Amino acid sequence: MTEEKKVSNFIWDIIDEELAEGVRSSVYTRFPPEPNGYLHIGHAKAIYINFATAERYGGKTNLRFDDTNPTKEDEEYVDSIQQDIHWLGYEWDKLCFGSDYFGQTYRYAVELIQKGLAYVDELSAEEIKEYRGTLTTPGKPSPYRNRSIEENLRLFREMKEGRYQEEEMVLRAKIDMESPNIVLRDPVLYRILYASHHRTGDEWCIYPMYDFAHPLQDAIEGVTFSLCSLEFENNRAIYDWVLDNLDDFAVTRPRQIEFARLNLENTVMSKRFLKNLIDNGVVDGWDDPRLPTLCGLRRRGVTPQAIVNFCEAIGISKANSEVEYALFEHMVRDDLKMKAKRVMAVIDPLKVVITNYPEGKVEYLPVSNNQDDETMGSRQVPFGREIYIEREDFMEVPPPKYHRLYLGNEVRLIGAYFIRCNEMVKDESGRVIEIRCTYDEKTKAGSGFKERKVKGTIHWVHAPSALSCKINLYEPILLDDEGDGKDYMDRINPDSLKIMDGFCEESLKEAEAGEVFQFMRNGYFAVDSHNDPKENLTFNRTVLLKSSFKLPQKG
RNA sequence: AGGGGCAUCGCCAAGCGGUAAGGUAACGGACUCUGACUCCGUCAUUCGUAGGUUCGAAUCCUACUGCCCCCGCCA
Repeated sequence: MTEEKKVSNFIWDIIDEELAEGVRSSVYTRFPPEPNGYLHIGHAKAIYINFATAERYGGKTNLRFDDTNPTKEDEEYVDSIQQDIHWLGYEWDKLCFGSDYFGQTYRYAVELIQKGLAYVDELSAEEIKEYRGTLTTPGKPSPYRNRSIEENLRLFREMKEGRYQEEEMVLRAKIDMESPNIVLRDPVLYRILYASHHRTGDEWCIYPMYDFAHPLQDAIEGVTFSLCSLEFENNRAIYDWVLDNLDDFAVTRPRQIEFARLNLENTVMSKRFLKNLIDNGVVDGWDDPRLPTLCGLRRRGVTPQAIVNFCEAIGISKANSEVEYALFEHMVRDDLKMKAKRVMAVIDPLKVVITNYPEGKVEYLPVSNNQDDETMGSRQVPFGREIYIEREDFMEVPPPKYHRLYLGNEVRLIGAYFIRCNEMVKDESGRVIEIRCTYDEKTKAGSGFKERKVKGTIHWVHAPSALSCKINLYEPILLDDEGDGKDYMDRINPDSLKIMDGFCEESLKEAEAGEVFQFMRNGYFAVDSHNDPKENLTFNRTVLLKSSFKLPQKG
């Protein structure tokens, strides 16, 4: 038995330690999205970390919607978020809502007041800001800070009863107005909001702030490790303060651990930016294949396994970093390699007439669906006198080491014959519109022909039977940030989508929406789910195949 | 009157006082009915910098430097 060295990370090290020392005996995590947008690949990392951590220790993970701000959240997203998590292949233990705990949260606030640890403040928002001080100067106490417990209790109850207007007063924790950590300068615990909540309706007019609600949600659910991103490091102090001061959680409480969120090259995940792209019609919705949203990636043909593998590969650490897009692409290809059927399609067609092939004759040639996995079977592909090849597979003036077609050169057609190029036909403008070749019957695929070799092998489709299709070629939605500080909207790539009219082999008439194919020698392409493939066959390029072939640089 | 974090190969990232894993990228080469895949090889005498402790330091100490986060009644 080979000892596989389990690569760890700082979070699992901490857990190993706590488990070893008996600080706790089990692991429970949670993924707590705010239902205010669609999930993207950055969320996928958080989802992975939470679920993978629980899995590693035989624990469980809750899905909890952090819906404590009715002015920002929407029911619409609750369903899509669940769908996307399922799509990634994860199953949560309990489905929870922060709003389920509004009652308990309220009672815990009362407990803090009773302990003299919270007070109702009537300072205005501006005044609170003023009193808070700055990064380098201490704050000062609110004049309302030392009200009696009874008065605080009464006022807080009246807040809940709707006796006051929004912004008239808030409940604040009484901690330390001089703390070097600004989060601890009497943070607001509850604010008044006359907004209808998607689950609790108008039952409440006061809503807890994240800093108060989150530790309670975790603790109530029995979460042991509250894994979140780096920007919450300062908030850990209030997270601990809340739980330390409540009797119910005096003994054991969850531990918050922060990790660096994902940054991907040429990708922006901010909701504001994504929404901007959609609102301005730059893309056609949350599931546009150019977006890093999970629904966008899905429509592009990216598999959930590729995303999970990617999350695993990038690791977990506290260092702010940006991952190259190439790593993501590698994971996509790697997962599709053995899963996708390999077929032939021509994206930028050039007509080829095989002059010595009988007119009208059609033969069906067997082609393997995936030569790395013969269990995927084969199909019969029609071949005849007129075919299309990729325009870039012919050159009038071939550069050095060009193995494809040019006058006098011979190549192999995948699954068919060798053909030799004899002449080309141009239109008035001098553009090559057709080439004429001859084939050698002896070289038929599977015949074992070995008399001579050919350096190039190209793909093709039989012209009369080929299916017309639209092929969407995608480039990054953002241009490189030359220099820096450029606004995202100024970096939008005007050529992020190129629509091609191509041809694919007729076997693709059976293709189903969402299905992903390898177009041999080109890349992976997914049947677009917004169009009925029977009526408007459209492919979205998932990712290019790698290629070591480079046309010599000119100039 | 500031506090909290982070710095290891182009990009991620292990490493936890015993002499720099792995992935990706790149570059060679083999193979090939995909210039793909696969396979083989190359790729940090060095861990932000400068000192110190030690037989021995990426790991410990000190001082610098750089970057990120925090002054919402957002999360």
